[in-house]
Amino acid sequence: MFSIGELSRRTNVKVPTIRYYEESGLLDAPERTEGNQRRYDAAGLERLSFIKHARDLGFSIEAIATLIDLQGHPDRSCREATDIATAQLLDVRAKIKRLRALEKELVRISKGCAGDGVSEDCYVLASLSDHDLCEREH
Amino acid sequence: MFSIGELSRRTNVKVPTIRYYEESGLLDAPERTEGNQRRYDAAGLERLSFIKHARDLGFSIEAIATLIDLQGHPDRSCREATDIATAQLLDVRAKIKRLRALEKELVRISKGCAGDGVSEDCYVLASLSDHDLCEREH
DNA sequence: ATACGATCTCTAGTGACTAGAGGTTCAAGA
DNA sequence: TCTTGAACCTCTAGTCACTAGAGATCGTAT
Repeated sequence: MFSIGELSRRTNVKVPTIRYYEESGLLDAPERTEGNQRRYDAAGLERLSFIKHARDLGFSIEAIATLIDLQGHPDRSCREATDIATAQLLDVRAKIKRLRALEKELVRISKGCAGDGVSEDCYVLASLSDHDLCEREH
Repeated sequence: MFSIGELSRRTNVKVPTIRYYEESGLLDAPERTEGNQRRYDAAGLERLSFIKHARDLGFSIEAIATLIDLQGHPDRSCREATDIATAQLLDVRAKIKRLRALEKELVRISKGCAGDGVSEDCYVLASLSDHDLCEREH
């Protein structure tokens, strides 16, 4: 049995975030000491590691709740889990695509100005003012 | 002179968002009709277009405020503007890098499970439980 | 017994909006 | 001129996933 601070150290999840996960229903309320402090066991650690890993991969709290629910029903189909993972993958790919377009545009804009003139002549500011200066959609 | 709805249509920025920008200090408070409704002119349209374009490129409200301030002082150096653009570019690149790592991991995880078994055997769930199954950092 | 870091709950703040309630104004048609 | 109804107004609260701070209590080492 260990404290919330110890759990925090072992998982690299901040203490208030752990409490937040409990409040959100991702973590079961753990046992308490006589003095009302949380005490966790191996199961709590495992669960939080799962959550942390999923969050690191960008899954939403809601998606994680579904995944945890599925874990609790080992006899149910895992279709839902693979669907969630696939949706997450598509989301990540969409974000990458968009960011790449932004990157190109920002490179172009940044290159246009050495930063040594006055702002009146700044290509960065001009580019932002006038979308027509852009080469592609974003 | 046109209404907030007209401005919204011309810029593709939603009406509440325009009011939000005004409240945040990005947009000057426009003239009002006798009945207290906002009326914009060409300058307001131009300003909002600038903001919209910058937001589309991912600049924060705060960064945009600085850029607008620079626009208002055409004699000042544009170093700050190029710095902001460069920082934004680095930020975008960092996000892309991270997302690419996530993408790889998600592909691997998704591939591992056809989604036709029971959740007890699901590789998606197993992968999330056990970080050691991951091939690289993320 | 005391000190002090860790913990507790609760409220409020973040960024960039979005949604809704409840009321007023504008502009077009009868 | 009157009426209708869409558009507008302000204000509050909600979103997501935390983060920060206040003020009080607990646990443990000395």
